[in-house]
Amino acid sequence: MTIKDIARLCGVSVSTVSRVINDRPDVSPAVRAAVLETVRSCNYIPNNSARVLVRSNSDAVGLVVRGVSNPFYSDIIKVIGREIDAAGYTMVMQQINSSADEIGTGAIMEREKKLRGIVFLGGRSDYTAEELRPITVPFVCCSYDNSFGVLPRDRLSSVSIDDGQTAYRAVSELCALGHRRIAALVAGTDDRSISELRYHGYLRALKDHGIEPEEALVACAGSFSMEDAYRATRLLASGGAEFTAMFIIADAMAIAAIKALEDTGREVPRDCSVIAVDGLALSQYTRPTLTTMCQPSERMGEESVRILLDMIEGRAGNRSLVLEPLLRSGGSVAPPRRARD
Amino acid sequence: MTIKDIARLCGVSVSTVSRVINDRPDVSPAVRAAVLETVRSCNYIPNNSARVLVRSNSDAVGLVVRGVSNPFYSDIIKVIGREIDAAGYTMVMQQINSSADEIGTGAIMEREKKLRGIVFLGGRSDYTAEELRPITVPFVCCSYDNSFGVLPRDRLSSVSIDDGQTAYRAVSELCALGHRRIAALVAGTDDRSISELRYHGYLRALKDHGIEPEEALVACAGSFSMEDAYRATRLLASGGAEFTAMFIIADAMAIAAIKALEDTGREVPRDCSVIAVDGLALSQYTRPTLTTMCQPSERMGEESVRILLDMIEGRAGNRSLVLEPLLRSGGSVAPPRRARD
DNA sequence: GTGAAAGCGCTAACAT
DNA sequence: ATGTTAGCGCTTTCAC
Repeated sequence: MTIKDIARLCGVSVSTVSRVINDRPDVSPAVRAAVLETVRSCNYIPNNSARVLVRSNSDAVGLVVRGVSNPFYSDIIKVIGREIDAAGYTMVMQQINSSADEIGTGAIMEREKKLRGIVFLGGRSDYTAEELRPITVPFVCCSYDNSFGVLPRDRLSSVSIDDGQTAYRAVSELCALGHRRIAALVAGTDDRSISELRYHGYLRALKDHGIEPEEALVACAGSFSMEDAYRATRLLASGGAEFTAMFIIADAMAIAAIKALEDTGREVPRDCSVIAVDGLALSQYTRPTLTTMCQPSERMGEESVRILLDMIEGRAGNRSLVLEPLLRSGGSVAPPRRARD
Repeated sequence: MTIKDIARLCGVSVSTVSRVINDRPDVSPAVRAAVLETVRSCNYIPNNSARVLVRSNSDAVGLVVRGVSNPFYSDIIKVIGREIDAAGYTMVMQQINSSADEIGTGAIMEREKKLRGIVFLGGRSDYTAEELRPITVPFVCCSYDNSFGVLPRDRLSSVSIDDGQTAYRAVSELCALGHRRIAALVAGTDDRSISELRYHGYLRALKDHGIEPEEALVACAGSFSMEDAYRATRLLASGGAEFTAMFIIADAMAIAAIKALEDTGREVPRDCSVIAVDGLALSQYTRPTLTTMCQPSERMGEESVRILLDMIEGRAGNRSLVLEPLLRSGGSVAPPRRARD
């Protein structure tokens, strides 16, 4: 069923049908009604490939989400969708897993959907100019920046928190309460991801508080999954190392870690305080509720879209924004029971 | 940058470039290398609209996910993707929110991507034959069926659990422990969704155990969100109605409900047992861990793809499969403290 | 092994 | 207000 069939069935030309489909004004009411009726009764749906192929401009903005099941992204996706819509554009979303190549995906979408711009939600932090070449439309990195890359500032837009500084603040909270033996649960310490960034913030905070980091207190889960977080924490807890608090790089991992701590006989926060980074809605419903550094997801989404549209519409060039996270106090942090050293 | 540009740059014809791009054998190595080099250096990416437009057949299978942030779907999506891949097809996923029209989305994708078949993950349970007409390729409903519809059995394929029966079993567990005053937390009691189905299972179980259902013990959240679940449970808990256990239609809602119970002074399971349906991985990490009826997500994904491919490849017609859920005992259920009536 | 040319289904001038 | 027609970028016969 093509536009030609509809035209023939109605006894009009293809352009008339095209006009009706696209809601153009210059068609007589009678013809319009007849065409619409035929379209409905035939369940005709225009071939999008053909439309996109022939149309030169579009109103599509791409959203490439890397890390399919990252709960932190759910909220931001809603915000981004809402803002793109509000600005009169159409959002086209593509989800890929964490091992996939977001730049390649973006480049393909750019051509396929004739994108005007792209929001990357989650991605690598070490882009090179060469890698970025396939992307020829404006884009913005949301929730991460190019910390490990060597790009000049004006080659990339981003909206993120300062991951190192955020971890620093979280760990400092623990120090302020008197904790000295603070363990860390990370995905990796040198994976060029936010895990590495937050881990370095942890190290820096320890040093600034006169605490010598100990390798035995750092648990590497190997991924951001709850399963791995649980396993790594059990290993740490049963390893004989003493600690009164844990800094954990992500909320979801912290929830699993708390379970591991309790399964090995430690009550949170009585025997071990836990502080994390992310600020999932979920973390307000767990027991204990999680004390965590909240990424301002609402603003993050809004600003990402604002920066992108400013570029698309020629109002401004690349811009990088660093947002302030907010400490959300829950029930997972308390002073240490007694000074241990 | 089009195929023409590449052809011109290489001094060959477009058909030769096309052959190289599509990995056809009949091109001399020298020409092939030259074209490939030009393609790379130009960051050329073929226009997919044009390709799809001209190609008649495809190997694409669509996955329409309704309910963007439903954590229960994450696992199934992985399984479905894996199985479709393994069978030599390509998965094209589209996520839509719970208020969107999955049939329309599927119909558009079918034409746009030249789909061979569609998996619907989550959707309405009251399709009519008329509504289904726009879909002309085989499809399968995963995790839900057409309970409220009036379609002949051979018009629709599905893989799901028996939601009513599953709720019945969950509630019966509570009864077996001696609970008589069992509250329910649902999204709605007549929303034509699994909420309604599970609610009816709850009612039936009560009756079969000689318990008179009480309206005052049914909390309607109005949605499947944690926020609404928390609010509705608080309302219920502070309403004066007495109950020693709760049946909750979804894991995520149960996690929020447990928080509400504890915030109103009831400890779970000492003062109130909680049993749910879904079996999220997350529920094994909360405290208490959730006692829940697990949907067999792995098999659900596998069987959905198997049934779909059987239809696509003409081996079989429509088929409906009802899978057995498995009770996962956690720490949220205990006998009532004392008989109350 | 390579090229020329006919469409795929649609939109958007341009005519009428 | 409606019809005619030239492509959009690509694949695929069909020649050579």
